[in-house]
Amino acid sequence: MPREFFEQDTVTVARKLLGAYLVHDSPEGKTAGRIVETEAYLRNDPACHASKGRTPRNAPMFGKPGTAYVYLIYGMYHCFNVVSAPEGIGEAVLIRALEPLEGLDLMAERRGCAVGRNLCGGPGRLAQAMDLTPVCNGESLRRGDLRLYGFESFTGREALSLGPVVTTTRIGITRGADLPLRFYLADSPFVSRR
DNA sequence: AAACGGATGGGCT
DNA sequence: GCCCATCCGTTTG
Repeated sequence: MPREFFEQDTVTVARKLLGAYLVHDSPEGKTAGRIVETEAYLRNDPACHASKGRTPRNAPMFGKPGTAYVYLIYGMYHCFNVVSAPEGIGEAVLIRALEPLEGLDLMAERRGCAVGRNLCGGPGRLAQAMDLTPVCNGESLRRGDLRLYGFESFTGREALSLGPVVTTTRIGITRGADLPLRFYLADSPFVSRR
């Protein structure tokens, strides 16, 4: 996806990432999935890691749009975000669920579970299945072995309708909990929670 | 089918 | 020292 895509306002990027493809070519093998659920984190949003200014942890959020921001959550899982909006703003989109498409056996092996619905349904799960670790933190998603593609470049076919998009409140937060900043494809069975 | 608590470690007050 | 943008196994209705 072009740099201008990620440079749009964060809510637009969060909505337009629905139906996009995330591909990781790792030494163990290739895994890929289609994004079906996202959340926007905005500056002036108390749930956003960057809302109180720049720190060593959130520094990638202030970098170029289209870079990865990966952080440790609850001491045991990682969450994967796409930096959005113009450089220096400090906003990002959390990827919350994928429809697994390629490398399902490798995903299941990394997850320690069977191939099924909980491979990539939830931010910690998809980070584990796709091997999205702090190694990716600060890396460009337009170069290298971890990339994002639109429908047309991934499939080589003309875009189809994704069906209705549901807008709801975000999951697992206390501050800013009433803001309508979570988006998912209503027709996808791979969404983490309805 | 939903509700609960434990695991686990870095960041920030 | 407390707070998490979570997941999983176990218990309860």
